[in-house]
Amino acid sequence: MVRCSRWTLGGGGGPAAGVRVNPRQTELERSRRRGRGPRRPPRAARHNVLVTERRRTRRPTIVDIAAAAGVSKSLVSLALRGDEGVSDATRARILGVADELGYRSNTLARGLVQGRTMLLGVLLTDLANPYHTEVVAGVEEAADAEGFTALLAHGRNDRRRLEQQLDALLQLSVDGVVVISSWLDPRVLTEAARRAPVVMVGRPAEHPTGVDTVANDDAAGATAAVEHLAGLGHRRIAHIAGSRRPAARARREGYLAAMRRAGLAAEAAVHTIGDDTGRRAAAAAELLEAAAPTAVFAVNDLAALAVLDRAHVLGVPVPDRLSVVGYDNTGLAETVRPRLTSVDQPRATMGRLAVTLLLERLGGRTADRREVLPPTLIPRASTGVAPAG
Amino acid sequence: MVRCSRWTLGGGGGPAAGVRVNPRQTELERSRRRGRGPRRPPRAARHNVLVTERRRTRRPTIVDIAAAAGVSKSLVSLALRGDEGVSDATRARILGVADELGYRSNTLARGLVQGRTMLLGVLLTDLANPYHTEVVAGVEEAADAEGFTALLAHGRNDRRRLEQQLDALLQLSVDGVVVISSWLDPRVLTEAARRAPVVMVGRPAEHPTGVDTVANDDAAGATAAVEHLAGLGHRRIAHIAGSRRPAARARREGYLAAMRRAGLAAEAAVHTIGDDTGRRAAAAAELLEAAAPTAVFAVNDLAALAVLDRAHVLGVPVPDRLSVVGYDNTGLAETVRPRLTSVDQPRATMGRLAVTLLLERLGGRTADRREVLPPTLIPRASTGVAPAG
DNA sequence: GTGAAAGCGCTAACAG
DNA sequence: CTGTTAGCGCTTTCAC
Repeated sequence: MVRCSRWTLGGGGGPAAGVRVNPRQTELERSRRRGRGPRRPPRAARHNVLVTERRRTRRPTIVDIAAAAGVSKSLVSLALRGDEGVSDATRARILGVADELGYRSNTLARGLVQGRTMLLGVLLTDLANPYHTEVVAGVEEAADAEGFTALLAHGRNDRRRLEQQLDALLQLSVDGVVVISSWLDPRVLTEAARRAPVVMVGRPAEHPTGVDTVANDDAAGATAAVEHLAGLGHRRIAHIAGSRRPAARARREGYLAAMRRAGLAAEAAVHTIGDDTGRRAAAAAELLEAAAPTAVFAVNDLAALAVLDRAHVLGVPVPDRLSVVGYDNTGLAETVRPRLTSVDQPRATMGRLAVTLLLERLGGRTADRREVLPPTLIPRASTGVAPAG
Repeated sequence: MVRCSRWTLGGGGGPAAGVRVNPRQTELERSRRRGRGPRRPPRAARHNVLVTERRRTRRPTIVDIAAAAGVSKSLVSLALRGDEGVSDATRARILGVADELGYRSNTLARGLVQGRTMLLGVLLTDLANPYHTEVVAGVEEAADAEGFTALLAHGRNDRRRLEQQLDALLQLSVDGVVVISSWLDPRVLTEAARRAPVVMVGRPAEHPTGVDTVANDDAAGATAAVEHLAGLGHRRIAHIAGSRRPAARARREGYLAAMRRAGLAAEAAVHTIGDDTGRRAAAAAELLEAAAPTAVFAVNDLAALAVLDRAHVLGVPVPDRLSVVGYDNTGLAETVRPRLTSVDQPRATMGRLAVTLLLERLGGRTADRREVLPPTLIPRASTGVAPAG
């Protein structure tokens, strides 16, 4: 879309309230439109002018190809999409001209008429979170394989923005949306699902109807962590819990249940932690000093890192006197010293599965599906046998 | 786009070669279209049917609103966009109906007719690279402020995919593209810039004509690192260089020049490093063992991390016997122990500047601009005074 | 085999 | 102040 010859900045008036419309649709905006109206000169004339232009050329359309190849635009369309009923000679000519003119189809026009865009929207809370980006990798892989293009929209840790971006994707007529976030209100998701299939990757507080979900089994992950540590002889296994978000909650419950099953209910100790670095460090310090555990199961790798860091400061050797298990198995786990034992979620698989579910919806499925995938504990250097004491 | 009632998976025949077309446009595909043709029933009839549908409703259009409000669709359009010349009563009624029906404008249709989409494409090489994502944050912030929506496309460290995604964005008629990558061929960028304004963030090997660029001053950053270390009394300052990519090259040259200027030309030692973790570790080991430097300036934080890690293994205390400086000031720098001294690029500013340049292009500027922003060294715990020996 | 025509949902000139 | 109309670029019957 490059036909505007001028474009001014600034401005931005208030559109009608209540209904979402393009926020910059002001008078200023409208006045800067390319100058065409119903009474414009016939295409041939326009074309001649534009052909002379140098940079920022008007994109050639099938009409241009048709003219150059001396056929109708319908035939161009048919030839371009490989329809059988076009003679080889004509097809070759059309394709040649198209290539020469550097023709690219217009997704807007095609989408408008076809009623589908072959676009998949991926909405994510936090680009900086490697967990999210690895799910994205799975989504992209599967989307590619199915001929879809994945377009990412970023919520920047802001629920409102997340909703806006979701809306933008839907207005763009994407054929489906993968939401990698558990921040959105279930009702918002349900509403979105009435416009296009929506799959949520993550653990929702409350299952949104009409929306499929893909999650990992947090309780199983917590159990694996506790059993790993108990198997190494640890008894005072503390837990650093996250906020009240569903996944964190499930890990906490899983931890408590596993401790009970291991006969260690009396040793269970939970310390809650904030989302920011400072609170994380404080919680780590508190936990190490107060509970004096020999092992810690942290709600995620960042929390585990805070523990490692604190242990480093306090001169507590890991894993000799303290074992630490994280969750998510992010790249961090393989970067820090000592390498962090962590519970791995099959992120790429989750991403791929999300696309599969989307395609099933497009295929007509109406029943909701909630997939739960098993996590795997990856043992590394941060866990060892419990100290003799 | 949810009007297809059925959607089958699999398939994927070969489209006409040479011209990029929707890769899944096969017979199978076409047969699954919603059943409408030129001879379909008038809208009113259709509407009645669809209103009865429960889930996955047809998106209401301005025609639906017009019908419900008893006005023409143009009036709806005007009212929705806050045009002056609509009576308050009518406007209120239209807005009310729109709200009730859950109307959202169709970006495809609007973009097609307006010749612009208010969409900005952001193309990036690597989602997992925090440097990239922080530039994205700047882009998004500025895009937001100007009323644009930023849509991300991910090249996944693959030049071909990067080109495909760029193409997809252009076919979508985005109003501009920010390319956060130095992987693309200059000719590809120049070609893209003929369709929509393109700004590249990063240091290109060769400046693509018609494309604006935003980069940091790598030589200045390298100089800052060397001067910081020399100021701490270091003389044997080695450099871990990256691949032959332009930014890495500029840092290397900057390092050599700065060493010369500091009278340390004889002490300069460059070790080249690969992009993968293994090669990185090997280079770090080689460097520490062979050159026995008291300080290392690494091409980026990941390389610096490899050095820290190696030093840890070899029992070399940092910063007591070895100082380490990274580049990029990623989150890692604040996570590792000891905290890493690093050269910071003003990433958010670069992202915002990229959007500004884009808007200038849309405003009619035709001359290329190459912006170079100064980096800043952030001293942390990984650098200290040179050991006495 | 090929062309003509209708229309996706929307905007914007112009006529009333 | 409101309705009519033409058309963005493309796909898809249907008729020749």
